[in-house]
Amino acid sequence: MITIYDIAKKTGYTAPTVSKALNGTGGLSASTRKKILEVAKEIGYKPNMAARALTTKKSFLIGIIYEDTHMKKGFEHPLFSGILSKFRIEMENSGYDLIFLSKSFGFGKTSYLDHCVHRNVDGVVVINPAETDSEILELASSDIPCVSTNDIIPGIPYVITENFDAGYKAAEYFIQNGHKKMCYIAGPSSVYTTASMERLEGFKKCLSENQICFDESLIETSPSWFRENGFNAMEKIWKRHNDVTAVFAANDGMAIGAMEYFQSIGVSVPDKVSFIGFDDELFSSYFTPTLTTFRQNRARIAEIAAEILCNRLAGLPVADCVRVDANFIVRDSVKDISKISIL
Amino acid sequence: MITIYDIAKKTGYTAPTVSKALNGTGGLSASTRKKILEVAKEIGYKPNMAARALTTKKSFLIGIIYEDTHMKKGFEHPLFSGILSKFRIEMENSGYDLIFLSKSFGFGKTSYLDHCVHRNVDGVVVINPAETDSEILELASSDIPCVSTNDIIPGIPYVITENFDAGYKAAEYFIQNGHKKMCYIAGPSSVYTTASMERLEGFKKCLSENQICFDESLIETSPSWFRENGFNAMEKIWKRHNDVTAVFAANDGMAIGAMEYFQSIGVSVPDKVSFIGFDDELFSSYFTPTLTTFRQNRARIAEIAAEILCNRLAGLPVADCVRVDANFIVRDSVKDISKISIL
DNA sequence: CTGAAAGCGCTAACAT
DNA sequence: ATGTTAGCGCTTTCAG
Repeated sequence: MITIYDIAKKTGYTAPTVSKALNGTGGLSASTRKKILEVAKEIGYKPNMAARALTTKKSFLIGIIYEDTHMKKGFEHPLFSGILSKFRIEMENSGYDLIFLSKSFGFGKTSYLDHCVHRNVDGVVVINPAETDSEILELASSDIPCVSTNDIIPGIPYVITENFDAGYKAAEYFIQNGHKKMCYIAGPSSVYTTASMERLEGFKKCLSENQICFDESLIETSPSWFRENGFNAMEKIWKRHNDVTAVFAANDGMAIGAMEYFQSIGVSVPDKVSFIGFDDELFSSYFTPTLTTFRQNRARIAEIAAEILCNRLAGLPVADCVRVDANFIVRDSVKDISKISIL
Repeated sequence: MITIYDIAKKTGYTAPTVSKALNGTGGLSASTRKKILEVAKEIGYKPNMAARALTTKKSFLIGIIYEDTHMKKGFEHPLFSGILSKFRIEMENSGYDLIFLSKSFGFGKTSYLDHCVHRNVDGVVVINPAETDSEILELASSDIPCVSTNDIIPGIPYVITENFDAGYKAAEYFIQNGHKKMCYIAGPSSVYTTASMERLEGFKKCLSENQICFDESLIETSPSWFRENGFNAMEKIWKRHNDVTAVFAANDGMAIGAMEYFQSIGVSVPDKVSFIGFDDELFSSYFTPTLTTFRQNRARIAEIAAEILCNRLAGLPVADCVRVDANFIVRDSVKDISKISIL
């Protein structure tokens, strides 16, 4: 292992001087600095982060909270995985490395905060936490800088899709296509995860602005986000209202499950019933009909989250809430029935 | 921050004694050990990994090589993401944390090996490397223990799907269903990634054992693994042989692209042409027809890879090659034409 | 502008 | 069975 002492010996300077040259701190003459840097490169010096972390109390490590208790998709979830990919790139560019945080790392019961202390983590990003997680509150109230990309957790700044506007847009698009009776398949909401409800609020807002009736019986809330939940929810709604012509689902998986319900009872999609989903899953463009949906701006969310975290790490002030617009992806699952109804 | 000195002071022992008690090393009396552990727990002591790593030269950090240059799916790839999920769990249970390795971390040009040195990484898992990567060879020839889960890299033990058998099985299944003229859509192979070729070898073996003709004109090798590559490859093969009744594709994306080619020219799938893919992508069960495919045993691969790495870390001997069977998933894309042809 | 001294938290080797 | 001493590689005062 090559240390700063090797450089010191070779250049004739001492370790502190080498350290200053390497870090650009302290007033060194340009020539010594240059010489030290050259030798460092020449003998292939690499700083030892453990030693550096020990003295500076800074590890350049960012903890990631990525559990998979509710979606059951591991890293295959399009939103979370997309955020993780881009967040990693952004933080690496700023000199940080990512490490997964766990509630039971090593041996015995621990907590996220324990893990952070253990590893001297500088900051934390909450991407995909477990449903209800008191451990995160403990983290949030610590002095470790955090940022969240999907959940609204007290004390943690967040960057989340503008769900209300997306919901509004969905209703607007249905209306533009002549639909008058619409329903909503909601996903589970929790204290911190309000996306499904936010989408519904926007959806309702647009309907009411257009004097379209909507009430609780046109909403079905699923206990999970899966395909079969969509199927079941659709069946319940259809039994209450078999004149619905448009369905907005809180995610693509449920949208497709709901379409399959209609296929199972011989009702044609999108001829009889139109659909809009959410998330732009890979499979949404493989299903028949291809699904009109919203694509959350994963890269942008990750960029902003990284920026917020870096700013907090630098002691700069940060916004405690940023919303990012989703992209509306038009495919084949919504039928224009305006001409038909005019006839 | 709470250190072993705080425990020492509170218990009346010295730091090394505390250290021994905490680590279970050295012969301490049961009573002192117990007392120290109690106090440690009471005042909420957490070991500082940076300090420990500095003295022991062991970081309990595992580097992950996960790039995304050829698949372009980030963490959404079903095989790689599944392996990563399970590998993470396994290593955390053994007290290790994962860290992503990068070729250009921090500032300036670096390498995987640099990154490993920088972070004192104890071992490395190669899950999804860039196509041709001399940096990995550098790593492989270092003394850092590595394991690979998809690529065959000189000097690195690997755990990979038994592709030959899967290819054999695909052919066998087609034959059982009465097919006599089959083709193969290959993915790109590289020096280290031979999966596509291995599947082909097994496929050919079975065909020849059954006296079924097969030659190069029934193979089309795509430059990438995408949907459109499957479409294009299928078109080429079909123009050479429009009597093919069964297609084996090296991955699901290409299989579906190929099915779309037939849909585009009005040839019915699977009535006229049957399909088998590879990987069991999420979308494969959403497409019409649902795709018969192979599901690689992600969890098992990850478990074995973790075990190999842990054994190497412990200085134990390890196998340098393990193959894991894929699961054959029967869905609707293969039609039984044996009765038809008998008539 | 550069060096000397000290210390971060922990453990290894040796003594007692 | 426990303590003493020393040092991992680096940075931070503080002198000169």
